[in-house]
Amino acid sequence: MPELPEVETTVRALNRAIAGRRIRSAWVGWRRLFERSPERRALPAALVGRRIYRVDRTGKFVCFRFASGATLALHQKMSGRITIGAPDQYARFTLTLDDGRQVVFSDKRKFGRGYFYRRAIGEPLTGLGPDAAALAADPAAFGQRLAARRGRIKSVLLNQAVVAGIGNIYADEILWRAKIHPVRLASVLTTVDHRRLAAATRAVLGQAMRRGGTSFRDYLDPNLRRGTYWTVRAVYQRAGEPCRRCRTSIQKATVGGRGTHYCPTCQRV
DNA sequence: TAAATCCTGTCA
DNA sequence: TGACAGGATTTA
Repeated sequence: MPELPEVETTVRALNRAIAGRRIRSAWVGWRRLFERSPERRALPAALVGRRIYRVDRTGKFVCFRFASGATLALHQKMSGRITIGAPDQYARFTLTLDDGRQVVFSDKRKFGRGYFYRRAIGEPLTGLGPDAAALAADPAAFGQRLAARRGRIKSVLLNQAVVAGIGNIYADEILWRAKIHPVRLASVLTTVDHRRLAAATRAVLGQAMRRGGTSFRDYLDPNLRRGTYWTVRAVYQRAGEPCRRCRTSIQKATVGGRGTHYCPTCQRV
């Protein structure tokens, strides 16, 4: 569900709300949440008593940082939600803090996963490429990473090992803004395309972060607030509606197994 | 590189 | 009832 702007919104709010708090107790309501985690047999007890000194983000992972390099990383996948307040019917994991508040990981579809690292970070976090927001500041470096990949540009943008943070909504939005067709091969993009793609990535992710992300289904921030990028989106879930540049009807197709929205006039293969 | 898989809910 | 959903890995 959440992509970079939603996860960034989430960690900023969490950090403001709970940095410095100590974990009084922890509850795992669905064992498979941590099935691929190091130290899974020690959980959730290994979390109790630790002080959260910071909450930040690696790609789409929400990371709670503790002393001595310990980290709890949560990935919300499609329907995960991290809130501060009372558990709902989809609560899979909770942290009760020393001030009595609860951090609740809810996940309707049970795709979400958690990882606890006692010291150094390992997989899957170490397999991520550079963060999209940072990489887009350097169009040449961005272009170089994309050019090294076979496959369609949309699929390459979604590959977290290439660049971390972009998901299905923002891939479509970025490609529309850059005027690049989603099925174009990443390897044939020109220097001009790379510049456009980098600029589009900065613009789209920046605007989405300022708007607190996109809420069209499940996403809410930790304080249960919705993101408003939805109202300014150009293509995602706008099939049949007019392109904001040329009024051509937005098309929907499947690319790499994902619903893909684009303008057939503005975006050429 | 496509399809199946992990899950559950919602909407047409 | 079937299609589809802000993800990502595994299998063919």
